[in-house]
Amino acid sequence: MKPSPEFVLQQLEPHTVRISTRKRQKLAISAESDETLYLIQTGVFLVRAAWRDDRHQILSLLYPGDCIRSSAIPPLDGTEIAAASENGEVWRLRWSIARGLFEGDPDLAHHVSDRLADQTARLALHNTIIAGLTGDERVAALMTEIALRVGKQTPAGIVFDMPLSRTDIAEHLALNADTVSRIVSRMRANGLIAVAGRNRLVCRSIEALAYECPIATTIRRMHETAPRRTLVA
Amino acid sequence: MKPSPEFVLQQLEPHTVRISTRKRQKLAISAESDETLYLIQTGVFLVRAAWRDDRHQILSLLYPGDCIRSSAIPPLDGTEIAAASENGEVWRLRWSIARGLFEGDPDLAHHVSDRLADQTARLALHNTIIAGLTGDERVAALMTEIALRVGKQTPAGIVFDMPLSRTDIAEHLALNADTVSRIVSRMRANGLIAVAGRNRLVCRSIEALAYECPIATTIRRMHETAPRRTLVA
DNA sequence: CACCCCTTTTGATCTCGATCAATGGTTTCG
DNA sequence: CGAAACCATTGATCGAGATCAAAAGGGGTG
Repeated sequence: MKPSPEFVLQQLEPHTVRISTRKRQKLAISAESDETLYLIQTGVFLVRAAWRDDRHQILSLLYPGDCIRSSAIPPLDGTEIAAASENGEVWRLRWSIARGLFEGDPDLAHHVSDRLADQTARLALHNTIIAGLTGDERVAALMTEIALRVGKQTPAGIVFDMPLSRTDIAEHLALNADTVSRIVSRMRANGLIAVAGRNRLVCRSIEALAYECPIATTIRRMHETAPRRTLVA
Repeated sequence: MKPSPEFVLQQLEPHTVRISTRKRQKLAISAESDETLYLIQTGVFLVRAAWRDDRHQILSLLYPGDCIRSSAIPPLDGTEIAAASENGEVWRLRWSIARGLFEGDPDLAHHVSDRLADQTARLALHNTIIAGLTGDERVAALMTEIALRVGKQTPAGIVFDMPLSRTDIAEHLALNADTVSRIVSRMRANGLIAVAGRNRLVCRSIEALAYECPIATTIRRMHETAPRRTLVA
């Protein structure tokens, strides 16, 4: 009988530093000599890079349950992990310590390894999205992902707080903020999403949203069944 | 005293199936129930996905020394690993077996884990390339990478066999094959690269090539020092 | 050698999204 | 409260690269 994933990672807790984050707070990405492992507990986080003058780029989104190891982030200028949600919680520990713990606990090692493989697959999927889809399809893909990850099912549809600004969305999808604004307006006009308050959106039908994006099937497969937390509440 | 990476992976050899590949030969990506780990020994390989009608896309390039685990590839339609070089060699083993071996050999586990993290970082870097660079810059980035990976230093510069066709390059860089052809012609005209036979190119100055690409520093850092093999010859 | 198939090259035109610009809304903070 | 930032929206214009089309290699095979 295998222990549940929640239980597996709970064992790391005594070795970690708990970090409560506020929106836009940054987490350090340490140098190779002292690699870091972050375990996302609550909230959405962004991996961001700057790559000339004042242009930024959001390489990936992190959700509760994700693990991120600093050597999985390329050594670009100005890379950082930043909180996108109002309140978040992350656990931090040194990779060298995690490695040691893995040796005594294969289940733990395998769980973290699987989470890191998920990250890799998501990055590859994101490549597909920005390389092969139109602007409208990209935004539909992102909305689907976020609705599945942070949304709550209600009678009116899936309600979720959008953790990304227009600029963030643009930086993640290789679009322009102006273009994103236009696309989102169009999605509202078409009834795909509706506004339900400050930064809060409703998606009446996830199927209708998925219909706008050619690879929605894959997105749903990867984000509907992922582990959502690393520690039981 | 740590064993060398080559020695570490050599221990896997008795548990693997050796595969000799010819150009365009495909490797199976098994379902989740029987996940596969491939160890690239010789040659360049492509991870390819098809995502509508007859459009393909090359998600990543694999070089000798790389490890690839099938769950790190997203469940898109028509994903496959294909040989890009004339002659290649890969070792295959079931992930469940690899997991078991990791438990008895932490160095092995750490080495594979590090290689997988490299893959992740490279995917993130590739996101940056296709999301933020112009067509010319993307091709310069790819040429730099391949020259560093498969090239040989000669008095005339770095000589390398280009494992990718124009179409492959286009599918990897989110460009059009026509556009790639134009860009490569321009690079030839500018003396950045020269033709030295069938599919063979010479890069006189890697510095000149790097100058064309804003993130060449990062590319060089990631591809110059990577392990090149998993087994001593 | 001639034929076929596939890749590459090059030209002409078109389009999606970037860029520039102006306006209004919202949060923050003295 | 009012000023300063920041964010979102919308219009007008522009351009990098896609698309379409046609020609030119370049090998393999009979």
